[in-house]
Amino acid sequence: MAEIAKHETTTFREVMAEIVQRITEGPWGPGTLLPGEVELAEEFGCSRTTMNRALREVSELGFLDRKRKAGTRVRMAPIRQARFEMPVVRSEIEKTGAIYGYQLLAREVLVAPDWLRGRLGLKARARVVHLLCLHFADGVAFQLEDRWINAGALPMALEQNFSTVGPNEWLVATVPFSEVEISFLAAAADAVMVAHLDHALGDPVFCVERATWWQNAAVTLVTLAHRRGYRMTTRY
Amino acid sequence: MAEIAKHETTTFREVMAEIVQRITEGPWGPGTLLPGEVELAEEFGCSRTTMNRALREVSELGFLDRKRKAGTRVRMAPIRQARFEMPVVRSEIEKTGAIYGYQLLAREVLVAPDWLRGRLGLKARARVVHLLCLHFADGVAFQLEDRWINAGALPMALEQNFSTVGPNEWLVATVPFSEVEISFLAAAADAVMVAHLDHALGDPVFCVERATWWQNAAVTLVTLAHRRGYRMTTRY
DNA sequence: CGACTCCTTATGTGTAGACATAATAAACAT
DNA sequence: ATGTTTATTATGTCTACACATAAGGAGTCG
Repeated sequence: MAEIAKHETTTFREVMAEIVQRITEGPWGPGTLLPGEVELAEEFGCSRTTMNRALREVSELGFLDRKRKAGTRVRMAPIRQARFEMPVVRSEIEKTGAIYGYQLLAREVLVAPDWLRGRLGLKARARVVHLLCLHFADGVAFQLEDRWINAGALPMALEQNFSTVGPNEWLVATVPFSEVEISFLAAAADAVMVAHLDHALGDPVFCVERATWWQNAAVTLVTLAHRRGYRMTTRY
Repeated sequence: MAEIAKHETTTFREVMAEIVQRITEGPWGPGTLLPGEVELAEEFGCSRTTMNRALREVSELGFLDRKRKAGTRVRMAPIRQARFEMPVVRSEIEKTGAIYGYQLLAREVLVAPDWLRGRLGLKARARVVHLLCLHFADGVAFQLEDRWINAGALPMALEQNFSTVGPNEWLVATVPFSEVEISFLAAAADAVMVAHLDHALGDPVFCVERATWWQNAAVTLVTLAHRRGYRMTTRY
């Protein structure tokens, strides 16, 4: 036989759903001041604790603006937020069912060029490891990784040859990080990208740039250039 | 006189900070299985409720993987997540201290072209409003907005002329949404972009594309092309 | 050996109650 | 009128406790 009622208590998820619905389709238009938590809890038949959690999470979704004493108000324009989870490339590729491949194209140790020193805040004559790697999905070039590692902060990097394990995977397993800066940008394909990805010179390339610090010392800067037509998409 | 101790109870934020520290700099390396909530709560001198919240939030930061019965484990590679908050353009521009400007370039009502029908799931001969607008920061073109509005779902759009208020602001104030898809991509500058933004033909342009549905009906599709050199950046 | 059941366990979530804190509003003093 | 204190109030968070639920693991049966 079919059972419907799984429980009698009102869960915070149900409350959330109802609140979101009232905001997006119902009586709580932009700017509305909601009743207090106590009153709402009473109406929904749940405890204030539960109502508090529901409101907090809806607020984190970007719909509500909450202030002590002032109360809970529906945002005039909901904050559109795009949240991208960026696992290591290997996982990203394997998740699509494709076979992951990796190739080290170049490796050199040198004194950090000026632009890099400025970008990461390195001191003069800082030594860095520069790597160029390619990640494949089912044998097709998927992502070109241009990475700089601060050898001063991470001397171990000098001993790694990165011929079989990508620097990304090595880094996440080796060093923690305390601060990260991620940028998305459109760049023009340069000679290196043309050589390894399916691009013509000057083609628009979707790039992700990520800089990482640990305890105020720069660890690494990486630019990930993607294959032709790549989009970063999120849906909710 | 200076007071230090504000409270005696351990707050979930303090617990969070300590947990993150133990993960990033301390004994809890990648893969570590943490003690259970009860045990941790005892160690930290807080209730399990508080410990639960702390662990839940650290988990949302991408450091922990929690499963019933299996326990809480430190992720092998912390999930790098980029979270972008995208307010309406006006706010984005005004937040930088610049003066916002708006101009409607073109407005037409037509039957949805095939690619759009496919993209949004419109039915045959659906009528749409097509708009082309420009957003300025201190008089300089900042963003080119290419928007399509499904007139079937939103007949009011036919009456709006959008000469002074941008469709974005009008939409967020008028219709709710239930589903959103956001993509970031790199496109080649076309003639329209060249005419209005500081681009040469074929230049890489950073674009944001956003499609919105409400109750399973497509509402709008917009492509936002940004000025030369634009980057979307987040830091944490 | 494999498939099934049942028990155990760690997290997930709900409740009631209390105190903390921020921010507004009212009362007060200058 | 203006600046300052004080009260009020809605949200923020902690506690102790209880039950729900998912999933690993042991035991059982063919």
